[in-house]
Amino acid sequence: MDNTSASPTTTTRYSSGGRIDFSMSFNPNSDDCKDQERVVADEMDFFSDKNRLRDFDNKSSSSSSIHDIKKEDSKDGLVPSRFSFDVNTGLNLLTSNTGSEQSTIDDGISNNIVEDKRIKNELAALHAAMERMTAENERLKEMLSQVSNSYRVLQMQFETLVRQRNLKSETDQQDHEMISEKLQEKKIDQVGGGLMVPRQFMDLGPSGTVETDEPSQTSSEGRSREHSRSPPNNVEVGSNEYGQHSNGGSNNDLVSFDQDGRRIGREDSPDHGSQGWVPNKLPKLNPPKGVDQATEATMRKARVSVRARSEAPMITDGCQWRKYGQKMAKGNPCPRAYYRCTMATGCPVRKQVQRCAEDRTILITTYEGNHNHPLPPAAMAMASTTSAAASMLLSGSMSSADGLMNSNFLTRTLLPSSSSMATISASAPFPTVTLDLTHSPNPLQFQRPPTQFQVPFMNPSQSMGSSQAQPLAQVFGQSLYNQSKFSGLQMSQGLDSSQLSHQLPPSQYQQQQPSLADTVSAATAAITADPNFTAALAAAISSIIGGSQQTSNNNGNTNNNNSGNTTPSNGNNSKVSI
DNA sequence: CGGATTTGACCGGCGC
DNA sequence: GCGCCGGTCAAATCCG
Repeated sequence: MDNTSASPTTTTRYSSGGRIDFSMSFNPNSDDCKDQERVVADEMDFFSDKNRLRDFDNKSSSSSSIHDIKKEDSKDGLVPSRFSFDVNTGLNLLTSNTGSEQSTIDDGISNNIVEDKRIKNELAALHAAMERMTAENERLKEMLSQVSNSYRVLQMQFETLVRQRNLKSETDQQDHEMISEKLQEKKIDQVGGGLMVPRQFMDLGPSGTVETDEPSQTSSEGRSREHSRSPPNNVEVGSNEYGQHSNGGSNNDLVSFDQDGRRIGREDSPDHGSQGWVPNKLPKLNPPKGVDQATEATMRKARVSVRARSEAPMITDGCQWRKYGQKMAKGNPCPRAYYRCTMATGCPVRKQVQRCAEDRTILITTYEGNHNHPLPPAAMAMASTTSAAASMLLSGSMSSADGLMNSNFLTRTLLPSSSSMATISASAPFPTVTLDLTHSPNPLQFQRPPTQFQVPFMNPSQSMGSSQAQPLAQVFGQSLYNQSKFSGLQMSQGLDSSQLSHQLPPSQYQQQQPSLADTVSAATAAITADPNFTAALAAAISSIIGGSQQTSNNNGNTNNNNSGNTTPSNGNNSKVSI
């Protein structure tokens, strides 16, 4: 009805904030999309005819031009016959009053009454049709804006990927050549179709690659239902495709790598050379590489730290991890556990899990490296998030002289709509982005437009400013939550973490979450409202959107696992999915 | 029995 | 050079 109120539809459409691009494409003059054109054209023609008729009526009351008008309409070819008929009747009414040909020829009164009724009916029909079309118009607008958003997200990811590749390509080449033969043979055998280009930054750009692989995974959501393991086993998603590789056979294949390859690997084993994970000491082993080397090392050192409330020993992020060490870290009574990704041979990704010293309900998970293999949908959110954050961090560091993150750059790029949703640690030995999921914003609060990034509460123990990372964290947390039994992550402040005991089946504590759907929809709204939303956020959301698009209402990401009972999360995701 | 985890030992970086 | 510390290894152990 917006359009009806403002007859110059172009104006109305341009005025719809944030959807200018979309609106423009709906210009009736555009002939890009036939469907759109048809719908809009109908609407437009209807009005234009009306206007034209009105104008015409004003100009001359003569009825002689009925046929002329009809001719005009047919000449345009835009007006369906039905409308032209309606137009004609309208003229009849007018002209009858003015003593037109027809009125004089016909009986007059009785005929006019019948005619009136008919006209009324037709007007009502026209109104209905109008409203229908307006509604459809709105719907199409929505769809187009969503597509635009998705496109922007993908574009951002792609650009980041290209940038990274350019930076890395040179330094990688030598190492890559050395090991490429061996590695590729191994991978073909071991990964079984999941072969990825070594060193590929799958999380960002490759997310596309991964997603292309996902349909099969997504479609096989059933696999996720098979496993609903207790939280300590965070790996349920891969249980079918990936799990078989990593849990079963492929780990055997890994033996050569794991058992005898580690030390050797430090020099030139496939995993290090090709996957991008290189111990910090490697630069010493290959001194000649100079600046490029430093750059590469910096990239590898980039870390993304995720803080989340969790009673579980480890958050479930959809990947498969194997613990390879545990240490007591200085200044923290809680031990730090070291995990490496076992979803593919030689995947360089590692993570450290440690409880926060101040608040032991907070689990700090630090990711390092990039996966060299396809990820299951359940793992996409976290992987995309961390990789995007790391990418932004690195791209920032690349452009800065000291190799450290320009926090302004990152903050603005990563989180343009909020001053600081993530924390960048300049003092850390490695460039580190901290995503704080520990604050449990009230989703409703989050949803409120004026203060969409309002911080619900402050945790005094977190002084890093990461407490402001709410919305992003919220989104990330949501992604995580939807994708896995992110058992301990409290999405609602009101929930005691003990209620989210990892002992509960995922379904149960998902059901306990009161308004995850609101949270997701709020996040979506935030993104929609701010077209410049960050790469990281976009990555997480896009994975959700992508999944939902593939699986109609259900988010493919949620296929996750555990949740055999993805019911609640599916509902949530369907909201996001648009 | 095989795979995952635990845990003490080892290694290298770094600061003093 | 020494000690501290973070990170990793790998034998021992646990577990399904």
